[in-house]
Amino acid sequence: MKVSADHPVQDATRNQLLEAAGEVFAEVGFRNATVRAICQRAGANVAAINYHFGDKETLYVEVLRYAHGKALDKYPLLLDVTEAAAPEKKLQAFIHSLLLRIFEKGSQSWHGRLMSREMIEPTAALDALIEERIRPTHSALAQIISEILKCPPTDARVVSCVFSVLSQCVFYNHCRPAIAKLFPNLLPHDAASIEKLAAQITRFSLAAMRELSTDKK
Amino acid sequence: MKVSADHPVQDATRNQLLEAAGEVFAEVGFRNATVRAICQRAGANVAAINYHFGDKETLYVEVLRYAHGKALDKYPLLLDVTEAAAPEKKLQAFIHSLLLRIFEKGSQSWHGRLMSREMIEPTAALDALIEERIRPTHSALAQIISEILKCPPTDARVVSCVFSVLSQCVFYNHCRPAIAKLFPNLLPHDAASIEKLAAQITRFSLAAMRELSTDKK
DNA sequence: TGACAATTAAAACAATTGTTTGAATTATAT
DNA sequence: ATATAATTCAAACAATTGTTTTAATTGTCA
Repeated sequence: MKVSADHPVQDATRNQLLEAAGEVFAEVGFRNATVRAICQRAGANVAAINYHFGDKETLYVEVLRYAHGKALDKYPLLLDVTEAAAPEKKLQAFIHSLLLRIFEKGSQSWHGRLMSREMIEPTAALDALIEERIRPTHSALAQIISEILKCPPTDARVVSCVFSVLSQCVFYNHCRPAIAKLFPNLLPHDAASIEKLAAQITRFSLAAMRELSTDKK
Repeated sequence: MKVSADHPVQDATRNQLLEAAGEVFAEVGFRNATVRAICQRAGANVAAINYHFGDKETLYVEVLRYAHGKALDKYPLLLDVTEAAAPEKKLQAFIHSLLLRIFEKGSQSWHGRLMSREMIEPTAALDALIEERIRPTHSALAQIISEILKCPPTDARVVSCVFSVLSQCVFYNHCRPAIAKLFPNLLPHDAASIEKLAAQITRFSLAAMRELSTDKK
């Protein structure tokens, strides 16, 4: 037997299982995904999951970790923007990066769907995910918005605006099937239209925040 | 055998099955829900589902219809507002109603979760749901916003703003577990805080639209 | 009441599930 | 090259699934 401790970088079937499981879990969810479907897509034997991960559930949490890491590697929180940039530029970069992660095609397209599933039907893996990934994301955005609103990051209005900005982005992650059916040609389909959508959301949010920061305490 | 056609109003076990199935489906999803769990909660025999609905899947689409009907009966699209009211008032009423449906407690609290599940993992029932429920909702909001922006409901900016408003609301439906973990005491807990949240979202959105309609295309 | 349909009940069925087993194969190191 | 460990494989296992069956029960109308 093999303890599931540290592995050398190369472990072909293990990685293939992670990739295949990511796709299948994203497509049909944890419970609906059969180990046979995963193993077949990975070109492995039915017993491979139990051998490499112990059981189906720990495979799932490993998949979440794996997807999380790859997505942030590819698209960091702020793309193409320096720390000294104006907060409005940072906001646009933040929104653009988030949308890029959401609309990512190819091998990592299942990352977003895994996240939404975890939101609706939390498993034990959600707690770690929130602390490792979601809270830092949230804090980064809160920092940007507090600069725009010119008030401390803990101010209630900052939290409220953070939610407003985030929600407009993740909307396209959680409701994509419905949007596709409602307005078939409205979903962005290439880099240009993603950037355009990012500009739209940024403009909407900045307009709102400008008003909120002037009119009041 | 009994054809599943029109039923008189009273059909005790059938209704109990609908209620029980609504809870169970919302809690664990379609596939994870076992007919045995549903029947037990309904106080019925294991064969009851097949007898009254034919199979588990048509029970599911009946549950969606049932939940849809009850939610809209309780909270119509626009609460406490007349057709002649100012569009800004209508917007607030629309947002408030939507949030009330989302945060509804008690026997219908599973309605929202059923919806989010359909979004992420669409079944055959989604098509009907979109045409019967989502598209009318969307059109009503588009009408309101076109009055605010003073441009036709088909304008691209209207659709964009509709999404921005909707997303801020359904965010609390789709991400509730994450929000609860991130900021434990931020989710609205009573009628007053729901109304406050509605006011927040309305103010944010109106501020954005005011700017957009002035500087404009 | 008594015949007939509608409904409920208990049991069994067939299919699929995650997991385990034990042998066969491959890789690794002495 | 050979012994030892790691990995793969086919087969089987035990549990759970939705569904069906057949009999018992209940309700309804003559």
